[in-house]
Amino acid sequence: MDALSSRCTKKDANRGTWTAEEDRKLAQVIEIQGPKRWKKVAANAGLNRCGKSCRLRWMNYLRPNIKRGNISDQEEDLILRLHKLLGNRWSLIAGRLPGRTDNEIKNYWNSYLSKKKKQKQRQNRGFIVESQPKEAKAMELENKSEEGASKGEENTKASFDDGDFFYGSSEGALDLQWMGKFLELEESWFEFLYDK
DNA sequence: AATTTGCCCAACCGCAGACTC
DNA sequence: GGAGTCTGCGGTTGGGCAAAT
Repeated sequence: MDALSSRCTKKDANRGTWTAEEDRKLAQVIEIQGPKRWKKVAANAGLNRCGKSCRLRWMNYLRPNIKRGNISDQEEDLILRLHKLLGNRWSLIAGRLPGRTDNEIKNYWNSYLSKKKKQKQRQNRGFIVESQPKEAKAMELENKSEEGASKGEENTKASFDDGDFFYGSSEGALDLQWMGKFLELEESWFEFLYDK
């Protein structure tokens, strides 16, 4: 495939933050021709933007029913659980949170994670000094497994297929009780996730 | 008051798969 | 069937702002 095909090749195309006027023009054209053929949308709106940029603006900002503002506790809980199950598959997670965009959830997760990491590092520093080496090692392992799930693990698609959820449990397959609970839940979760 | 630091979030980039001709 | 184009996704970047120094 042509490596440039997805890049915005328009030499003098506008970049950066969208103006209210650009938003208005874009919304007008989409109202007429719908949210597709983004190159055409950009051209018809008379916007000096590439189609990709128009699509992103629509999906993350102009689309109807976009919910803005703070993530509620309930939503946060759902994000955590879905992320544990799915890894960094933001669009899938967003699909289960009405009005939220993948970009928003990704951003939220990244800031949430950085906070959490710092917290853990601080905890670890204190903990490692005081604790037995064995306990410190266990803590280190736990951090590593969490990094795997959060970092996008090189191949994000594999994270779910390979059973990231399982890796998340430091006790692994031996924890039969836990596994039983998981299996009980798994079916209903998958119905919940994929039954759109 | 000025500067630095850290955080948030909108937007961009590159890739892969789907679609069209 | 294959080349070119479009779309959608996840990762990353950078500007703006507020808090800290």
